[in-house]
Amino acid sequence: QGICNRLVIGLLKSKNISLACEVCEDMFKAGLRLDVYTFTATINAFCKEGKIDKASEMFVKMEEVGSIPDVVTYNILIQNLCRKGSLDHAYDLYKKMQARALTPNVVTYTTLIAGLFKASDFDKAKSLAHEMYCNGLVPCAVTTDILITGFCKEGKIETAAEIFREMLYRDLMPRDSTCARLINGLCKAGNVEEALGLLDTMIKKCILPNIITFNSLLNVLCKAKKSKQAEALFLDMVGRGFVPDVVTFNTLIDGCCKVGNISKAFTIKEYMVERGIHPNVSTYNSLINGLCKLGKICEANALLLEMLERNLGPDLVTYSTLIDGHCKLGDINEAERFLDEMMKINLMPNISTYNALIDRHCKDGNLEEAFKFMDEMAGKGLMPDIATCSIIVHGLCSIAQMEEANTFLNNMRNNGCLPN
RNA sequence: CCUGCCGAUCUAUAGGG
Repeated sequence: QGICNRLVIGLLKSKNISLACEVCEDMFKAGLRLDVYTFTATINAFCKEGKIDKASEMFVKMEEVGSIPDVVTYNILIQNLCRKGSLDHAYDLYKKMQARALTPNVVTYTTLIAGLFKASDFDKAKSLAHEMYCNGLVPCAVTTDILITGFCKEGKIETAAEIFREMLYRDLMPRDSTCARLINGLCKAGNVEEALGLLDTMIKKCILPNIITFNSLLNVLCKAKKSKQAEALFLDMVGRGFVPDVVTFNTLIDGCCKVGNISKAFTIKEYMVERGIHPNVSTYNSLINGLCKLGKICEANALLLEMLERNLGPDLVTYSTLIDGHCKLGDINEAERFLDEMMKINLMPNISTYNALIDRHCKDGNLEEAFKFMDEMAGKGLMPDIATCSIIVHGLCSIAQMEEANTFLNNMRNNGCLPN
């Protein structure tokens, strides 16, 4: 009996569901009993397969033969309901298990909290977390990861940070990836000071930051044009023994490019190669962008060739960058030549690519050509976005076609593109 | 012995004082 039970679980683990079922049948026939673990594992397998009726059949059978479902069994049923979005039913089960004197554990709460996030019921997720504390349970790394990354994704960075502080206060160890996401959230929200403060806190609490954390911070410092601080952080990070990766260098290079410091960008490019880290497509894209914005087309083209020599295929961003570069320099012909070229190698332009072209035509007062591109986009199923709208409105206004601008705006509004 | 979350960080497009 013991061996058969183990066998069924083994078969389920190797996804051999039908064979596992056969063994179960044979066991029933031979009068052997499945234990709670085996019943539970079988129910889980059926749930994961989407065979809910089979799962409930098993659950009924389990009760019939007097095998008492435990917390894990309920957790599985609750998860299945959460997956289907039936959160009310999941919550009912959570109540029902307690009526049967089964105490929900950390997994029960974590499952429900994850389900609530998926259903966008953030307040209930938070209050359930609180309920969990009140019941004397300590959230684990998974629980806090769900809460913190969930709130970050929603843009509720302050709530996420609050949960994080509470966690540290309770001496719980978050995952380094949880910290990385929170720090990135703070960075993206422009809260650099708090992000840097969090880094200090992590280090003090002996939570090792990872390279992604540093990259996020470097990025926000570069974007804020605080190159001195970025450099200091980079040196600090290297001094602590963290190894910069390709994203680290790309971030620094892009920062230089954005302020027009191309020579420094190239110095960093050489330095990364010396350290054995090879530039990738993003590296080249940043450099090409920097060169284009300075009007250095020949050098940009040279980099494009260098990419090809190194077997780095130019991508959508590379072409969009070049197209925009030529547009900004007023060379619509060259821009359109790149548009043809990208399509020849099966790279499909996206909304950003078209916006650059439409903007050029608008600034040339050539609204007719601009609208032609709008049609071309539509033919490809690309919807104009908020940028497209402001480009066109700006274009129409600058040639004093106020009525047309108004009409256009209304049309866009009716198509679901709200002006900002 | 059966159950829960996660691959997050870098590159291209518009508008105002």
